[in-house]
Parts: sequence; structure tokens; C-alpha cells
Amino acid sequence: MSLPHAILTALAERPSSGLELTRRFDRSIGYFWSATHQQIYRELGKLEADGLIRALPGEQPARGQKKSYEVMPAGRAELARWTAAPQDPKPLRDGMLLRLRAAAVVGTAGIEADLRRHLELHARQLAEYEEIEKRDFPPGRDSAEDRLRHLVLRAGLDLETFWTRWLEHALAEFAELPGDGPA
Amino acid sequence: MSLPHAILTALAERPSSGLELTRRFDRSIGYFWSATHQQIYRELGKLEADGLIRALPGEQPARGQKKSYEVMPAGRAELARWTAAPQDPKPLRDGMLLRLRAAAVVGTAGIEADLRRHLELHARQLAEYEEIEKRDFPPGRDSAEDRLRHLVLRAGLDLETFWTRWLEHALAEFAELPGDGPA
DNA sequence: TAAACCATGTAACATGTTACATGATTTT
DNA sequence: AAAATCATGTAACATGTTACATGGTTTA
Repeated sequence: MSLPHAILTALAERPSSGLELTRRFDRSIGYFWSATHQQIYRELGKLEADGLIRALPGEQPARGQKKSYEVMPAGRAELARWTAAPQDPKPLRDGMLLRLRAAAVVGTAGIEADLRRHLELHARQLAEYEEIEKRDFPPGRDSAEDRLRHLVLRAGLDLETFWTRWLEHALAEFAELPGDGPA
Repeated sequence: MSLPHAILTALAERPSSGLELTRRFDRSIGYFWSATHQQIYRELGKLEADGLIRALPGEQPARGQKKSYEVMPAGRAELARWTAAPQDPKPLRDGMLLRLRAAAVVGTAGIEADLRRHLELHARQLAEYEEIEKRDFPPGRDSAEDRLRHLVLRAGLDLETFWTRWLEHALAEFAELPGDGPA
């Protein structure tokens, strides 16, 4: 529902090839809308067929050659339309919460180690966001674009903060719990 | 990847028919793993074919008749295996964050009203969780199952708290921003 | 010149969404 | 007896995942 718009956004920020987009989806854009290179190539084909993007003129590369795309006016219009249209928030879907609920029925064996591992992963992600904030949003600079992008980063920071705290709380609970049998 | 295990968990808690499961996925279980009735019926068929669940014996209903399922030992074993197995957290994928990033390129027209609407929705969800906490987890009662389920509810509460705060912050930023053009 | 990597893709499958179909039961 | 609701499904499609294929470029 939103992958095409994520790609349109990325290309509107800067024309890119499929691989460059893949790299950007591994960092910045991908922090809140992930996608694999297969998804990206498939979607690029559709967007081009629909006339929303086009290959940069002056390049007609063969297979294995880099091919860059830019957004057409129709693509920009579609992106603006989508951005302004109301959309409901997606209901939460989280594997770890489901596993804890399952653990209440079949026992908690093994899950504590993974809680610890998740805590480590979220703490690392939080540290990465803090680095980005320090680097890209020093105090004082505040254009409208900067503010919007900082707002998005803020959400990432606060979410990772939430997860680290919640996981610490969960591990503290586990420390007080009895063994591994069905709870 | 997890829908079958969500269903196994629900059925392990209490044998149910497809429609009863659908109702439970609209409340409790669905708060962290949503599913439609079409997904549920399709998955029930697979789980039965795989021998992980079975229709309650003593009932052989026709089309349009209620059919209840229970978990078989193999299903319980699979659920325990899945619960204990390490799994990576899914990367975040959030439409509103993507829209804000897009708004930095194509303009913020229309998005503020939807931020307000989302704030309303999240505040309502938060209030619902607070009701559930008051009702189901009064202070003092703390069996192991209770603690695990409370932990899961706590995550829902804290997440909705995060969203309401972040949306309030976002709206405050918008109040200081200039008009609707590309930022 | 072989290995590693860059770059674009195909194919098969799993999962999720939307629209519709059908029979049974309850309510008006 | 018509309408609403309960209950279970089918079909078509959109999206996401995993494994593999292929040609070009750089590096050991």
C-alpha cells in the first residue's frame, strides 16, 4: 500500500538507481519503511510502466548496467495526493508480545535469552539514532525540512527508548518468576 | 510467519470456532497480532490438515454450522518450539512517519488534520488499555500467568503513551511551521 | 584468471486484503 | 416471510520473502 510512495519519496529527494535505493532503504528511509531489492526492482518497473517515474534520459544501459530513475510530474502529484489523504494507523503486530502470551500457556523456556538479545539489538539501534541526531541535527539549525525530518527521527529514538525500557522491565519480572514450566 | 502460532495460542487458552477466534482477534489477541476472518479460516484448514489442531469430536457440522477446534499435542509442541526459538525483531514500518518524510518534499497540506485524528485514535486506545488494566490486573494478584499477560498489556499501554506524546509534539511543531508548500 | 563484488533481475511461494457467496438462525 | 445476523467459506489480487540467475567490473 505504501511501498510505491516510499520509493517516490526517495527518488524525489534524489534520483537513484535500484541498488542505490536498496542502500538507502538499508539506512535512512528503511528506518521506518523497509524493503528488499527484489521489492524495489519490481516496484520500479510498475512505477515506470504507470508513467510516475522514468529512467534518466541519456542513458540506455543493458542488463548489469546501472539505471537511474527520476520522478515525473504525475508521480509528484500522486505522492502529494497520498500524503494528504487520511489513513488509519495499522494495528500493532509484534512477535515478541505474541511469544510472551504463548509462553503463559506453554512455558517460558528459552525466551529469556532472546529478550536479552532483543534488548541488546534495540540498545544498539538507539545508539545509532543518537549518533544521527548529533550529526544531522545540531542545535540552532531549523529549516522546515529539518524540523520534519527531526520529528521522524525523534519517533525512532523514542520508540527504541520504549523498547529498551520495556525489555529491562520484562527481564526484571523474569528474574522473580519461577522456572520453565507452563506458567 | 506467526499467524498459525497466534491461533495455536488462542486455541490453547480456550477451544473456539472460527467466528469466536475472529472476535478474540478483534480484542485481546488482536491487540498485538491482528487477523481477519478470512485469514483465520484459511489457517484453521491448514493447521487441521497438518494435525496440529482438530475439530472437537462429537460434532460433525455442515456448512453454516459452528465448528470448534482444539489443540493437539503436536500443536502444543510446535507452539513451545516456536516460542523458545530466537527471532529477530521486525524493522519498523509506519505510514505516518513515511508521510511526514514525503511532506518534507511535496508539502504538508492536509497532513495536520490527520495527525490530529491519529492523536484522537491513540488516546482512545490508551484509555481502553487503562480500563483493561484496572479491570484485569488489580494490585495484589500476581500469578506467573498474570505477570506475563500484564507485561504484554504494559507494552501496549506504553506504546500508546508514546504515540500520543509524539503526536502532541508533532502538532506543536506544525503550529510553528509556515504554510502548505513544499517545506 | 579466478574470486569478489556490483547491478539488475526471475521464479516460487507465503502472507495479507478485498469482495463476494452461501446456508442457518434469529428477529421483526 | 422478509430482513438481519451468525457462521463458514471461495476467489482474485496485492504485498512481502527466499532462493536463485546473469552479466559486468574490480581486485588479488
